[in-house]
Amino acid sequence: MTDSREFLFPAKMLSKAGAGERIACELRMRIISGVIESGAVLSENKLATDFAVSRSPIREALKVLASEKIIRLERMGAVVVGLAEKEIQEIYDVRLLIETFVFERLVRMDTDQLSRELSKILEMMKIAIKYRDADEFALQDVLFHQTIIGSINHSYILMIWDNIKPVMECLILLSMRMRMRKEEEYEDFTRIIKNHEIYIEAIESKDRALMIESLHLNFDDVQVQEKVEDLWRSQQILSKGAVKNND
Amino acid sequence: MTDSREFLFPAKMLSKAGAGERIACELRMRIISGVIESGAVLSENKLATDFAVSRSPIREALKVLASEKIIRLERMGAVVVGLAEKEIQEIYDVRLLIETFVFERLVRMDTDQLSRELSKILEMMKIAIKYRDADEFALQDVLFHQTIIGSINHSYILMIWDNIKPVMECLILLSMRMRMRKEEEYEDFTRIIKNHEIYIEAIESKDRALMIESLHLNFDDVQVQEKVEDLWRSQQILSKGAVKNND
DNA sequence: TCAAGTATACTTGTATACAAGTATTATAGG
DNA sequence: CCTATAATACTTGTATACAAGTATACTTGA
Repeated sequence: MTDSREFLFPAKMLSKAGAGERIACELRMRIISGVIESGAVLSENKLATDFAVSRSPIREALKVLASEKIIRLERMGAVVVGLAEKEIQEIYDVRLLIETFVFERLVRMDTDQLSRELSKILEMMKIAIKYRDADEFALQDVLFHQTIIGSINHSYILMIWDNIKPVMECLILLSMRMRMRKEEEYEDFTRIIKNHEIYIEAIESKDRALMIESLHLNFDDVQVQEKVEDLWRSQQILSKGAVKNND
Repeated sequence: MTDSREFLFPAKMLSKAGAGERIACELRMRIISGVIESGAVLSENKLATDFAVSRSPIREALKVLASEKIIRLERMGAVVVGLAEKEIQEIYDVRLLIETFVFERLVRMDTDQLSRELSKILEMMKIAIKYRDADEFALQDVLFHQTIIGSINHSYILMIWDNIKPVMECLILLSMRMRMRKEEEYEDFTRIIKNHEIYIEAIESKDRALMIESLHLNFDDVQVQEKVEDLWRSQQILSKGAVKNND
């Protein structure tokens, strides 16, 4: 069994989280990164002993992961579904869907406050790049989109975001960690920053066409494809000592 | 305290459900119907004694309801949010969003199997009307849309549906129960059937324009407004002996 | 009468215990 | 050697127990 003492999920983001949430985040990372392979069967008891907690927080975590569709709760054990290319594309479908919806609302709103907030986050992202802090960069990237989505005060759009956010977070986290390692992909980050700047500009000018363009800059097949590749490479690296099943 | 022995949620739909799910469904009905008023604070211990179960299934139920945004989990107690007109409109926003998305996929698929399934469900709905079985009608109505959404095999669109489905179910359940009581609203049901027939026709002919039309027939402001009114009347009736708070 | 501090009763989060059910394995019989 | 049955070990779901923290209310002092 992989040593439970080394965690993939950044600890700093779990400061005031309970055991259940903590374990959900860690399991999510392990599943999405491929450390826990698709098809594996997780047992509450085994996880409880591995994480050195009782079954209560484990059950909580499994419920969360099941609602995110990355595991499937069955009679005996939770089977890992994981993220293949299909699932990643599907998540981006949903993201595109809701951000388009949000845009339509935004054009009828006062977006001054929002664009200021977004600019602040963008500055943070630049700093994160400067100091090669992949985790911080990913965190701010997620926050950027969450800020946009949250700005229209739509509880059920926010509900959708709540459901895909954790998975997005993991994806971006892993992707950024991979890219930060390599010097030659530095331009990737400047491109991402550029895309986000266009995004803000679109919101400020309420230019629907520009909005669509910036959306597609962010979600293009290319980019998704890159994410998939990043993920694959990440899995290659991490799964050196991966668990096939419950040993 | 309202007697816990009389349940709002149809028992037949909970045949193989655990205590947690059962309680979630019942609480959801009570909240949406207004028996439990918005702003009320629910305590795990109190609910546990009221439902005569332990806190484990209660906790499970509350987590579910929180993910549906009809309650808000806070430090001390779960505060009831409920559904005002705004929230109902928002749920329909989401439903419109995903069904539109599904349609775009459907036009590129073989929909023979699907349209046969839908026809079957429609027949069931007619029978339900004939025998004035509001619960059965509501159940089939929900199943109708779930069948469409599920047909494109998109896990994350299905995830969204999973989240709004229970609330939709309650809304339709309450709305139909109200309408079944009154003879003069009988034409409502024939109109709903008609709408669903158009829906099927649109899918069969893959006529995008007709799809949109049938969508709007189902989700028109009028209809939503009626739903809200139904809900309001339902609340008026049910809340005769409603709980204001924890007594 | 009012303020401050303490005591109490209630809250959630986690751990443990128990019961009912299911897959697996081993054993007995053909 | 293969099949059927029974025993076993593991699974989840629920109940209970305990610990840490928070709001309320009361008491004590001025």
